[in-house]
Amino acid sequence: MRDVASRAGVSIATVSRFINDPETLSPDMRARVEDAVRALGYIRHGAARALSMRRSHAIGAIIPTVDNPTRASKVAALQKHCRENGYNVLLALSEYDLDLELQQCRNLVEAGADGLMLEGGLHHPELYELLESRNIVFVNTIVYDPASPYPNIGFDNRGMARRLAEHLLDLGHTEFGVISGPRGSNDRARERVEGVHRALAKKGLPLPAERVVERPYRVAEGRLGLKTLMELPSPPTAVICGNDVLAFGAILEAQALGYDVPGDVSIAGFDDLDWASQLPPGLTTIALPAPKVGLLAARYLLETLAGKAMPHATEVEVRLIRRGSTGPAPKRG
Amino acid sequence: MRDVASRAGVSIATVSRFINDPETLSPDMRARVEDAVRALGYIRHGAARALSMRRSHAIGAIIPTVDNPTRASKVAALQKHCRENGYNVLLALSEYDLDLELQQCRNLVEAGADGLMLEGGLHHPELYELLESRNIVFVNTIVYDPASPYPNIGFDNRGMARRLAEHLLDLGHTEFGVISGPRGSNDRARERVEGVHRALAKKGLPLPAERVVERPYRVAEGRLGLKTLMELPSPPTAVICGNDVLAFGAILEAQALGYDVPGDVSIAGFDDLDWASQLPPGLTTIALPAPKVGLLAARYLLETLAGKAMPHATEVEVRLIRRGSTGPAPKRG
DNA sequence: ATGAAAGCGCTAACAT
DNA sequence: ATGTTAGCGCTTTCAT
Repeated sequence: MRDVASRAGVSIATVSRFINDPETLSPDMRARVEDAVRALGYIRHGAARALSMRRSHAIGAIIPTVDNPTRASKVAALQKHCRENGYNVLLALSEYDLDLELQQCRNLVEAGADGLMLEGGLHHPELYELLESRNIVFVNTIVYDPASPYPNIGFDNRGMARRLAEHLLDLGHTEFGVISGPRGSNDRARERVEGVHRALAKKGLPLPAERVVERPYRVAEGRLGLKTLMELPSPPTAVICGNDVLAFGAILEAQALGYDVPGDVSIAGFDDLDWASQLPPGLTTIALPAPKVGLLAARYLLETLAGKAMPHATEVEVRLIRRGSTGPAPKRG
Repeated sequence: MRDVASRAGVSIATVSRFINDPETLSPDMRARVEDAVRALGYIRHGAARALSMRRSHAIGAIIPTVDNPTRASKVAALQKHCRENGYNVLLALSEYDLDLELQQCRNLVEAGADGLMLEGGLHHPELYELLESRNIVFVNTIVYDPASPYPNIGFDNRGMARRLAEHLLDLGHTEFGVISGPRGSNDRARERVEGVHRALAKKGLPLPAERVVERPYRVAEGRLGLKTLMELPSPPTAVICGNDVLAFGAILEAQALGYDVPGDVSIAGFDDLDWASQLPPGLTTIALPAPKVGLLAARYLLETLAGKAMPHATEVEVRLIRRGSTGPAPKRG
C-alpha cells in the first residue's frame, strides 16, 4: 500500500479510501491511484485490515460431514452469498461429535470468524458460552424452533416426519417401522423419529422400540436396517427412513428380499436427492430446500453484523413428494 | 493478552511464549500464565498473529462444486489434516468457471491464505501468475502429471479410462460409447475421454464423434445420455460414463428401455460411490481414493510451508472394481 | 478532498 | 528465563 501511495504520489490514507470508498476521492486522484493499484497488482492485506477494523470478513461454517449433497448445497449457497458480499467462508467439520465441534469452534473464533453457521440446535454448552461471551453472531440451521433461545433457520423436522407418517396412515398403514440415523447428538434425527411417534400416537397406534432401528447414513446400512425390520415377528408395512440414503438401501434390500415396493412394503425418506425420482419405483420423500437455508443463514449473519435486526427463527417450507415407493397398505393376510 | 499478562504479573512476551512454546518457560511462570489464560478464557487473536508472523495459518481450497461425495471426501481429509496442524480451511467454489475461479483465488489471496489446493490443472493464466508472483504455495489435485510445470497430486485420468476400456475390450466389446461430463474447462473429463480413445485406437477401433455425448453430472442426464447412444443407428454395447452418477442414470435408462445390463449393454463409471456395489447388478467402476488426495495435498502444502522439499507430482493409485454391470459383448445379431 | 499519525494485538529480535 | 520494544499493513480519527 505504501508502494501504491508513493507511485501515485499520494498518502496511504488516500489509497485506503480508494479501495474502500472510491466515491469520496476526486476523479483525478481516483485515476492516479487506480493506475498505481493496477500497475502493482496490489491486493489488500486481509489480516492487517482485520486487525484494524476488528472484523475479519470471514464466516465460519461448522457441519457434521460434507458427504451429503443436501448439506453440501447449503454450504455452497452460504459460500456464494458470502463471497458476493465480500466475506470468505471457513469450513470446519464436527463429525457429529460435540467435543470436536467445540474445538473447531474455538479454532474459528481464533481465526476471527465474524459469524458462525452451525447445524442443529444441540451443541456443547461451552460453545454457546464462548460465542455469547465474545458476541459472535451465530445461527443454528436445518432446525426451526421458535421456542429456542438461539437464532435458527430451517425445517420443522418433527412436523415433516409427522406429515410423512400421516401420508402413510392415510394409505391405511398401521404397522410402522423407522430406520433412523444415529440419534446420539443429532437433534434432527431425534425429532424425525418423534414426529412419527406423535402421528401414530394421535391415532392410538404404538411404535414399539424394536420397530426403530438406528443406522449410519449409508446405503448398505439402510439395507441392513430394512432386513432387521422385516425379520421381526411382525414386520412393518410402512418404513420411514432418516434420509434418502437410508431409503435407497431399504428399497434395494426390500426388492432383494423379494418384497414388492410398495405392494408389500412402503418406503419413504427425506431430502429428495437427485436420483429419488429416477430409482424405480420412485422414492416418496420430503424435499428439503437446503440452498435456501444456506442463503438465509448467510443473510442472517451478514445483516446482523451490519446492525440490522433479523428474525429470531425462520421456517423454510418443505414439500412432500409422493412417488411410487409408497402405496396402500397390503390387505391383512 | 495484556489482561492475561497483568493478571499473571508477567510481560506480554511471556504470555506469547506460553501460547507458542510453553517449554521455554520456567514451571512456575508456566503455571501462573496458565491460570490467567484459563481464568480469562483467553483466545489468541488470529489476525494480529497473522499480521505479525506474515502467515495466516489458513489454507484455501477451490473446488468446482461440493455436491460430489468423492470431492467432498477430499476436502474433508484436507480440513482434518489442516486442523490437526493448526491450520484453518477457507472454502471457495469455482462452478467449473475459470474466471470465477480466478476471482475466488484473489479473495483467498487477500484473506491471506498461506497455501491453496486447486482441482485439475486447467486454470486461468492469471491465476498461476498471481500465485507465483506472491509465492503462494499451491497444488493441483485429482490430476497426476509429472510433466506439468505445476505441482500435482492425483490420478492418471487417461490411464484409468484406458484401463476401463481395456477391461471391456477383453470382454470382446468393439462398439463403445462414452457419456462424458462437460469437458469445457474440465481437464479430468477430457483426459478420461482421451484414455478411451487411445485404448481403442491401439486396437485399431474408432470412437466416432456421435458415440461421445456430453452431459452434466446428474442421474437424469445420464439417462438422457444413454438414450441418445442407444438410439444411434448402430448403438454401442459398452458405455463408459464420466462418473458414477452418470453411470447410475445410464443403468436405470438401459433397464427402462428393456436392455439387459450387462447382457445387451455393459456400463461402467468412475468414483465407486457408496451405492455402486448395491445397485443391481453392481456397478463396474474405478475406485478413486479421494481422501488420500486430500491428505496428501494438505501434507504437501504444510510441509512446503515448513520449508521441506516435497515431490513435484504424486500419483495416487486407483483400483478397477469389476461388478455385474460389465460382461461379455453380446453375440453379433 | 487529502494528509498525518495513532493504534488494532500480536511476534520476535534484542537486552537483561 | 523474562522483559522491552519495534514493527506487521491496514483503517480511521483529526487536522488541514
